[in-house]
Amino acid sequence: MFHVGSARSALHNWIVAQQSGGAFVLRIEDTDAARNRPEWIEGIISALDWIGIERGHYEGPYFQSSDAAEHAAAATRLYGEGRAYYCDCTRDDVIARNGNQFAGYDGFCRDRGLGPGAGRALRFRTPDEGETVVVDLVRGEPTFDNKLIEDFVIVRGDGSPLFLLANVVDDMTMGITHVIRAEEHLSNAPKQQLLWEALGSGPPVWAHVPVIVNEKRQKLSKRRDKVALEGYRDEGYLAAAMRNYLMLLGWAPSGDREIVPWSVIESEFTITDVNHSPAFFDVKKLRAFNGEYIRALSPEDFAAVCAPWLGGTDTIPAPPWDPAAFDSEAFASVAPLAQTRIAVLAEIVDYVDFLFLAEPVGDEQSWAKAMKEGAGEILEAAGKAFGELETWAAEPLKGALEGVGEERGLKLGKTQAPVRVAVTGRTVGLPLFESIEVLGRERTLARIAAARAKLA
RNA sequence: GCCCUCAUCGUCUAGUGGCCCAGGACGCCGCCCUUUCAAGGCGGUAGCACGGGUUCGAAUCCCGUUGGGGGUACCA
Repeated sequence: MFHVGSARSALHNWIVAQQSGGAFVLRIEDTDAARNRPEWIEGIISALDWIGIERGHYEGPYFQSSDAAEHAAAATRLYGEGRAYYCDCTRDDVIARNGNQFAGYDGFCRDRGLGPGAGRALRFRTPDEGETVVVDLVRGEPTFDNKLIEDFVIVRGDGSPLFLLANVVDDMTMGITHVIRAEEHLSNAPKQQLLWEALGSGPPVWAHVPVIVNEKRQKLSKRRDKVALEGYRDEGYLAAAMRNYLMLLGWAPSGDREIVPWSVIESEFTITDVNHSPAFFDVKKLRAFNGEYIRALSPEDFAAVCAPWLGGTDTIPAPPWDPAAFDSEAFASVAPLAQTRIAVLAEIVDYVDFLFLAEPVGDEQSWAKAMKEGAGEILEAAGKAFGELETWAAEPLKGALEGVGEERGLKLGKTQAPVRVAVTGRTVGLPLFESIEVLGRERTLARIAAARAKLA
């Protein structure tokens, strides 16, 4: 899946590519064909589409690392030049030699002169001295003692290449200049840099961005945390809000501002300014951002953006009402009232369902809360007052209910409660009189009558 | 264990030696507005991990401690 962490580095890559006039490629490193799942790749692509990285930047199509010939050629070359050697040790062998502890490969086969053969892995011979300095745009110059870098495997016993090798070979054949990825790869960098050098090329520009963590400050994991971008999309987070929020993890635009147009981010973002420490993915703040983005929408755009939740899609559940009962005009007249009240689009359903459901949702708690003593009498009076109205509109409706209250010395806050629950089924919702206006005389009066009957 | 790395309000951050008894945002709390709930307005809460240096002066530089994260696979 396309994790929020990698979504952020995709964004970073994209921006840096644009700033340096280069291309951005979506690459899926999957050297093991058996694990290759098309739907996984589709998920990544749809997430990138959603988040707004233009299709043209990764079409081509996406590059999947399956170019076994190139990988094998590189491995053969390394072996031929004595930069790699074959090894038939199992992990258990190494552990046994090391006093029942694994502390990296011990170099047992380094000079045994083993040739290729079934079950023999190819190991890269790392330098015995000196150090490898990874020049990194965000982290400075992490330095690794070559003695401590074990002779790592680059080709499995069955002849398939490992990520470390495949990744470097693919980078080289594609002319990759910048490797911007999550910090979890930092310890791979010296190994890969050694490979770049052994294969006769200078290393790329590295940039290891800190990981994103959960509330326990652990790296986001698929099993534990909600991490797939599509999940957020289906809840009704706006791509622009998500993009904006993701970019604020580890970085901030100039001035005391956070919600900024993408153009500002594109021009101000500097990879070298990215923070060095892991950032917590705070859904509460994301929600707040999303609410702001929603409120900034024009009425037309807001209605358009709500559509999937009003009708359902492959991944978004259908609303509880009969599709035939949906009335887009009624929705449009009430939508602006809902716009300031929702933080994620999925919440739109509960605000407008009373308009399309045959009868209001039966929410027991709301009923119990509003239908206290006196409620029946208020409903009766309200039904009567509403029924006598000549023009069915919010203002007169409000006046009518105020009249009901005055007779009993009750404020609107009190009298509206039972009416609201009778009509919408809920104790909270859109402004009552506007809602009633749109619902219409007939249905409103019927619902009030039904509530009275239930009360009696 | 070993290697790498990080450290400003609860959270995301601004801050690159004096402009900082530390600014913004989210959250939380209070008030105003108000037909519910929001939105909006106003105000408040809370932080430079600790200990040593360097300096006239340190959140900013150095060392150490503590704490966190990542890695340590014939995974990617």
